[in-house]
Amino acid sequence: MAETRYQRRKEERPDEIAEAAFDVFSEHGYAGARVDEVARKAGVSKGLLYLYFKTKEELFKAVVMRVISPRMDALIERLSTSEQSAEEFLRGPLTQFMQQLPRSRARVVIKLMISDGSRHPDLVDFYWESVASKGLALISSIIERGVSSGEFRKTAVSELPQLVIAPMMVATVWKIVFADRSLDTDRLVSTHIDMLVSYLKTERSKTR
Amino acid sequence: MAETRYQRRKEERPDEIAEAAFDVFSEHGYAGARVDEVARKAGVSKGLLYLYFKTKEELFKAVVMRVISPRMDALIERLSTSEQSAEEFLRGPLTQFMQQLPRSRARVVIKLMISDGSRHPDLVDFYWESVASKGLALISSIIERGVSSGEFRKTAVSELPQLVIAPMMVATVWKIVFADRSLDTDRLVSTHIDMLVSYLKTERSKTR
Amino acid sequence: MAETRYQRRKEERPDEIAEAAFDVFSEHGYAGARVDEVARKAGVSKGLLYLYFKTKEELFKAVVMRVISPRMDALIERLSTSEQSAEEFLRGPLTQFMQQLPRSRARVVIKLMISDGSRHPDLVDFYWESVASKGLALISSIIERGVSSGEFRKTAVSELPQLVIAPMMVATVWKIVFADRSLDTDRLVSTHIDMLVSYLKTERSKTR
Amino acid sequence: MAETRYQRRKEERPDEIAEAAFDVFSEHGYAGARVDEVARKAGVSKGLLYLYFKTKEELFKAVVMRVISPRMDALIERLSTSEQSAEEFLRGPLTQFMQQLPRSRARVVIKLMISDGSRHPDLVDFYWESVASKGLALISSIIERGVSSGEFRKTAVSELPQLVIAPMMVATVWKIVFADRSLDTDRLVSTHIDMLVSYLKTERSKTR
DNA sequence: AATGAATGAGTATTCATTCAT
DNA sequence: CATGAATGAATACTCATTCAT
Repeated sequence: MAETRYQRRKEERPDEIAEAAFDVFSEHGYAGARVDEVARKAGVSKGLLYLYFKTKEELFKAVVMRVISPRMDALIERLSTSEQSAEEFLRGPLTQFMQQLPRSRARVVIKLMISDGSRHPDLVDFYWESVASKGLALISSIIERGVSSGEFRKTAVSELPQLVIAPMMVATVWKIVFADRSLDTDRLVSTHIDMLVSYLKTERSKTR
Repeated sequence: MAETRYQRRKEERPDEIAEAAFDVFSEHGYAGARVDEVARKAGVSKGLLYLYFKTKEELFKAVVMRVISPRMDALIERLSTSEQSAEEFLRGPLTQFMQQLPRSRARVVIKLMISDGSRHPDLVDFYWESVASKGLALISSIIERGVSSGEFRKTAVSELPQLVIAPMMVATVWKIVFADRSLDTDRLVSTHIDMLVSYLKTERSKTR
Repeated sequence: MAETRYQRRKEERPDEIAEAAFDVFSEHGYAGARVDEVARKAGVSKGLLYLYFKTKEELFKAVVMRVISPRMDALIERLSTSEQSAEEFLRGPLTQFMQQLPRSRARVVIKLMISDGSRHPDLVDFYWESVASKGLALISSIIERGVSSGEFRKTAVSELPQLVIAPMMVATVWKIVFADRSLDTDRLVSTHIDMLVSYLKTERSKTR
Repeated sequence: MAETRYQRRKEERPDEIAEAAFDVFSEHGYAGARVDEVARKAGVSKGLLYLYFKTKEELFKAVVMRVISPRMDALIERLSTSEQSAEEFLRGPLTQFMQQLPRSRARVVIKLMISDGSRHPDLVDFYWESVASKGLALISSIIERGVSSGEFRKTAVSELPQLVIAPMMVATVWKIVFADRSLDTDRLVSTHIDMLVSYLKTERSKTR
């Protein structure tokens, strides 16, 4: 039919292929993914795939970066310009972000970092620089802001932003491993934040 | 002559092979691991490996189960029979357990569950039944015990034991992905437990 | 505007493509050459290339014949109509021809005959008929002419014109294989002709 | 049957494979040869071939070197220790060597050097060092010996040993390209040597 | 029990050729 | 005419698994 071959623009091809690759890598990891399956899912021939991505490796990197890139800068931009109090920030935008992440495509990136990061160190570096370090720094700065303004007391949390995102991590891993076993991840996150804020605002320190 | 060693090895062979396989699967995941490398690392021929493990799949399962099996039952046994108060339990044995896990072999099991669980659902089931569900149930029961005894107030944490182990998860994933980037995982865990206990003991609830 | 160039090119396109193909086949041989590279070097699209040459095979043949065709007929024409003595012919035009051949495009044809002739027997036939047999016949006839006129004595050389062109062959192969290792191919040819003439003119036969 | 799989020793496998590869490379050149065909001709699976030769490239090199290596050293040894006069050497052992080469396996090496040398420069270097330079040096030294002993006069041939082997080259190329067209290559060689000796012994120099 | 040579189905990648535009 | 996106058969290479010894 006239609907086939040339109907889709070449500009869209890389996206379509990357999209299919995202699914396949997501399901099988790097080593387990087959380029054939990517091509089939994208509805293109293997030859065309290789026209846009020179190797499976390059395809993998493109796929991961495609998910990472736009996401974090936008988010950090949005979050850091907020005028809210630290508590409002934690309870509002950060909670929302952490609640949606386990359901988002970013979940797949986390899975791929865990499963294939060791053999793609440059991807890990990229992830660290553009996502992890920035995100953690943002959280630290929010906590610090709360401390400066007298909203929060001084705790080890300032230096351990990983503590803030912990429930998101559990929720994400849970979704990856136990997808079918139910867990109210939203409540997990909000309860954690509740606990955290409570901890940060408590008068008498109980840190050992 | 070498008979003693030879005799001894005969019985230890499966262990040695599984040990080597553990390393290899740990490094490359299921799909990326090569049976050749396992045999080489174990110092046996491929033929012998296949005498003990009929397929790569079976080897994989054996390896994972070998790490899972003894670990959890013993732990749960030990923990559940303790006579401590809930807080003592959380601050003592549980903290220690969570602190050492990211450094232990169990870290590898977590990595493999994340990376290859989806294609080995029976392994996930096994992991769920023998480790995850039991561990989470234990934590819930400890919290509940604290609530019953008046040590803790009633919170959502009772139903969200994942909240308790969250820092362990973050620490584990961190070690897997960012091995070389430093993080004081012990402090992460202890601070979290501190926060948790503080939350559980607070008079005025702030749960939404 | 660019019309003139465009118009001109239209007629020259096959030539330009064949020219590019000559370079590529020359460098990589038939099997190793890529049509893509030919098109790129010719500055045309692959589609256009296939408009003029239906297959890679056909392109190859066209390229080889293009070099063969005009060359030999002209040469033989020129040589055979000469009024020179046999010795003058050997020392003059033939020496010049043999000296320049290893540097000329014909060298490439020889290379291609050697490397790919076996899979293009019709090309070999064509080469034989239009170049090799004619050239050798010409040389034989010159020698014969010298014998008839009493200039030369009767030797096996008359029936072995390959003996006359031997230094050209060595020089050509040398250039192909040992391009960077120096060899005075001109002197090689002239010394050989000197030796040949001396042999043909000697009174007392020393042939065994 | 019992005659299959394990009947041939593993020590013979590389030889058998290289033998088959020799035929295939000989016929198709490097780029045109298919590893599958080599394996099929050798009567082994592709997997086994790759057990002995890591890449097609390595197989190619092994094949070429296998033909080159033993041949030349032995020959040069034999030739250089001879007690013959220079003329006897040229008319005897050298003539025989040059006569048999176009029929021997060395012919294939020459073909491969011409067709694929440019993309395997290390092979060319190896060929140069272990065959070409040694062989030419040997010939030069024989001529020189004749000159020193007063057997030959001083000519340019001393510095152009390529002149001596020229008929062998023509014969070899002829066999490669025009296999089916008859040429008395033995007579070609002997006539050339006759001419050469005659030239070297002539009183009055006719060199330009 | 133990070996490792051998297999062959599978996988990434290439490249001559086509064809919608 | 002209393009170059698209195809798919071919090709180098890998790896889980087998089996003669």
